[in-house]
This record gives sequence, C-alpha cells and structure tokens, in this order.
Amino acid sequence: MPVLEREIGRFQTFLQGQGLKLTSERASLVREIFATHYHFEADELLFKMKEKSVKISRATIYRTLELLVKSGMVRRVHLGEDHYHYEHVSGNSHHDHLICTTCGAVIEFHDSTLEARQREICERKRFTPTFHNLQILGICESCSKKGELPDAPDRVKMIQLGALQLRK
Amino acid sequence: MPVLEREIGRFQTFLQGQGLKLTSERASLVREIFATHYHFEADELLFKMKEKSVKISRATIYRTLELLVKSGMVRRVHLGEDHYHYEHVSGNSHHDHLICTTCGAVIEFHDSTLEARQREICERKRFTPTFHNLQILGICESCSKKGELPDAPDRVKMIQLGALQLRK
DNA sequence: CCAGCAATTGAGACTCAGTCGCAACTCATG
DNA sequence: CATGAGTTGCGACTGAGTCTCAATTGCTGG
Repeated sequence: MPVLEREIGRFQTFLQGQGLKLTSERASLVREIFATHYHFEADELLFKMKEKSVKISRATIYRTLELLVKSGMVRRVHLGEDHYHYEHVSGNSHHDHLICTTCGAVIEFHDSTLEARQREICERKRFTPTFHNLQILGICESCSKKGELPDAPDRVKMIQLGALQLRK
Repeated sequence: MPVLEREIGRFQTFLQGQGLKLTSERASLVREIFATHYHFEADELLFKMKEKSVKISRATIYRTLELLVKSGMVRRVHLGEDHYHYEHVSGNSHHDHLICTTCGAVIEFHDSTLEARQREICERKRFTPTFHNLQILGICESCSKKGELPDAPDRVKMIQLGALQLRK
C-alpha cells in the first residue's frame, strides 16, 4: 500500500519539524486511519487496533489524533452526536456533510458556490474565515423512498437531543 | 415581562399536548432562558439559578432543556467546544454562527441566498433537509485590527482540538 | 374541594469520552 | 555507554450528561 506509506512519510515530516519522533504506534495508527475511508470515533480506533492485536493504549490514540489534527492530516467533525468524530483529509478536498436522521448515513459533498457565498458573508461582516463546518440533517433518498418521512421531525429533534445512536 | 409569560404559555401548550405539566421549576427555567439573549451551557443555567436562589437540580435542568428542544423553542448548537450550547429560538429566525477563534465572540447571521443554495444541493442529492448547522471559524473585525492575525491558523487547530476555552 | 395517581423532583450514583501524572522505556547522540 | 528528550501504558481523574428511586406535586374526576 504505497499511499499509506506516503501518508506516514507526511506525518513523519511534520513530526520531525516539531522535534518529535515517528514511533511504531504512531505509524500503525496512521496506517489504520488512512485505510478507513469514513468517519470514525477515537474508541472505534482503539477497538480496531485491539482486534488486530496491535497493542496501543487509549492515551496514545488520543495523543496521536491530536498530533494528526495539528498536522492538518485529520480533521475533527461534529456529526450530531455528543462526541467527536474524525476523518482523514485526503489531499485538499474540503467537504461538508448531509446526515440522514433516519438511517444515520453520512453523505459528503463539496460545493464551491456555497463556499463563495460564505466568503461574501464574511466579507460583509469583516470577518476573516479560516475554517467551517456545515451539517445538513434530513432524510436520504433511500429512506424517503421507504416512506420514512412522517417520522422526520421527531428524528431531527432526537439528533438535536443527541439521542440518536448512529450505526449502533 | 409579558414576552416571557407568553413563552411560558407556549411551553405549557406544548406540555399539555404531551400530557405533561408546567411546574414552577420549568417556568423559572423558561423565564431565565428567554431573558438570556445569548448562547448558554446547561451548567451555566444551573449556576445562574443557584445565584438567584432558585432551587433546581441539575437533572431537572437537563430534562427541561430536552423538553424545550423537543418543543422547538430551544435549539442545541455546536460552538466548537466539546459540549453543547443552547439558544432560544426567538420567533422563526434561523441563523448560523461566525465564531472568532481569538476572542471567542459569536456573531449570528442569516443569509437566504446561502440557504437557497443548500436546498439546491440537497435537491441534487435527492436529500430532504430538515435542519442545518453551520459554523464559520475565523477572526472577527476587532481582533484582526488588533493584529491578532498571525496566530489564526494555530487557533483554528486548537478549536479543532477542542482545546480552546472560550470565555473562561 | 379533595382523593388519587401520574408526572415530577432532587440527590447521588453512574457512564463515558477525553485528559493527566507518572514511572518505565526507547533510542539517537556525545 | 551514559544522558536525556520524547514516548508509552496504566490507572486515576474530570466533567458533561444520564439514570434510578423514593419523596413530592399538580391536575382531574367525582
């Protein structure tokens, strides 16, 4: 997997710039994270590493995630639950999320018109934007076909309440 | 304060519709929440009630906030920290947030062009939106005048890391 | 107007994500 | 081969939010 090794190299460069070291624990985490093309939680990562018999502590996972976020290779996202999710930043593709409140599906999208408008708003408010985070909650195509619509308003409230347990 | 009493009435109507009761605790919380024209945390509310010698437990605060979110009178927002903030929904004015990563200021805005574009994106993805949440992080006008700009990228990462303690 | 019961409350135990302190360890460098 | 900066795992800790349960309160029908 040459891509994974390249990411490990990127991380190493970042670490060295900070006077830090690339350890085997950090390398396996990067490998795992960049092999997962989806949002994940810190504890999921811990579990997966255990599954693969890679011995690594929770503290190290959190510490490494922090470094990866600092390096810009991973970002933290809010997905409607009351704790963080993470996703790796593949190249430079910023995107936002449509979150289905019925089945928990997360659909990524990028729209430059939207982003341009955001910049206009910031300009008008004399605000210098550096980062943003947009989640649109609603019902995905397959759920609305299944007629899950009537339940929607309650589900949104549930996600607002943080009560929705996605993928569980 | 006739406005506050009207909100209490709205809440009572909602509660009665659910076979629930308006208690003095719930009424004082609504009064406090709608007197605060800003985002707040659950524990802030607890503290303020203690200050005013209104005896109310933490469990009740959380339970009442849940009911208020269900009723649509209050919404839960993410403001870059690792726990929720709440704000009352005044009338029907939906808005999003510009969050200054230097001073912690939160600027509200509403832009119908932006919202229209979001609806277009959803249509294209055959997604039925019901709610959304947009935070733009950056530097507010007064902070950039003070020349706080160079620090910005780090601050964004800090907020991404959840390490930034706003207003504390 | 009051009995009765469902809804509500407070207190404190609990959960769970995330953090911290610390002793043990690694490993490059002098 | 000693030094020391950086790293690790462990387990204790924190803090937001939830749950349980016994005691209490507010509404409603008689």
